[in-house]
Amino acid sequence: MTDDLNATGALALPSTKRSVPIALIRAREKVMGPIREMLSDCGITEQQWRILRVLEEFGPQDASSLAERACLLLPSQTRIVQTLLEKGLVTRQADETDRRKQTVAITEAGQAIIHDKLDQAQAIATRIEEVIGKDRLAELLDILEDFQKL
Amino acid sequence: MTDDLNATGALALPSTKRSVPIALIRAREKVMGPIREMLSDCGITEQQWRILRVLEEFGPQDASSLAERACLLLPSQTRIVQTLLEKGLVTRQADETDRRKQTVAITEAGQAIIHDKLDQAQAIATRIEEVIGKDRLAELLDILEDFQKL
DNA sequence: GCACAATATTTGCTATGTTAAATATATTGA
DNA sequence: TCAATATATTTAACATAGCAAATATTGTGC
Repeated sequence: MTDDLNATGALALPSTKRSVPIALIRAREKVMGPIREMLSDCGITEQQWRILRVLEEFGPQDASSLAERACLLLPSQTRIVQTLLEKGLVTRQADETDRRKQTVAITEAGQAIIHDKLDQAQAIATRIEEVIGKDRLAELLDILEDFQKL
Repeated sequence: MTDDLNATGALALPSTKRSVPIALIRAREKVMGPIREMLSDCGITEQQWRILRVLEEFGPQDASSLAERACLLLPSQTRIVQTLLEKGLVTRQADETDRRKQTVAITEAGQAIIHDKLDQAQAIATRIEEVIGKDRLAELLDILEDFQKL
């Protein structure tokens, strides 16, 4: 008798209060608050920041790898990269070997933004670790990784 | 010496592989896959489904309560409710006491959709529980709740 | 009872999410 | 080699996210 039943005794879905998708959105919303605030004054969005971060960490790479790492769908990324190009924060050029591929790279201006925000970003990460706890945070990331098995 | 350092010895951000925001998106993406598939054949979106679920669970309510529970921003919700109105899945009327408030309620057609999908939705929830584990899932929800303290 | 601040919701605008279709280049096999 | 297929990316179209401003209604103090 562990099934969830509603008032009429019919099988019922878990309460939205304990819904996994909603819980994930809610948590994300809270996490992103300070990050958006940090980024607002340099005029780049959360997704643009992710792209710059990934390019800085893994170096120049093709669009598919970038999208996978930055967790973006390719159509979204295409547009985001276009605006980053206009801002002069990344470059893009066709791969010499396989001209279907587009290699994206961060520019010095792009790196400058990351470095400017380094302290603030670090402070946000530290704050999360303080509130959630280092161990529980590690555990969270482990559990979240398991969702890839779905 | 627990600080993250990069190759040059400078203070560095955590790898995007262990980034909390990205991990949350990635997990959510996986969870939503089957749910979107379930909803695609009845032509309603994930957000529309959330609104119907909350209305079914908590009954008629004003826009602010609904947005809080369905985890939507009011401007987004306004538009989603409009399309739900057009589909005849919800009703909306001004509160008698306070005419600034709009009371939203689910219709029988809206309830029918939920009931039609009940088994599938239950199966998805069960699958998640199997893959993640009941205890770890409960723990995940507890940790995610703590993010509200941020 | 009225100007004024506060609350609830909606609108407008730009950016992204999501799916399907289009485009361009590579690869394969007859 | 060439047509058929597969792969990489972009476009197109519609829905939602997020922020700021506008609207409508209510509450408050004078």
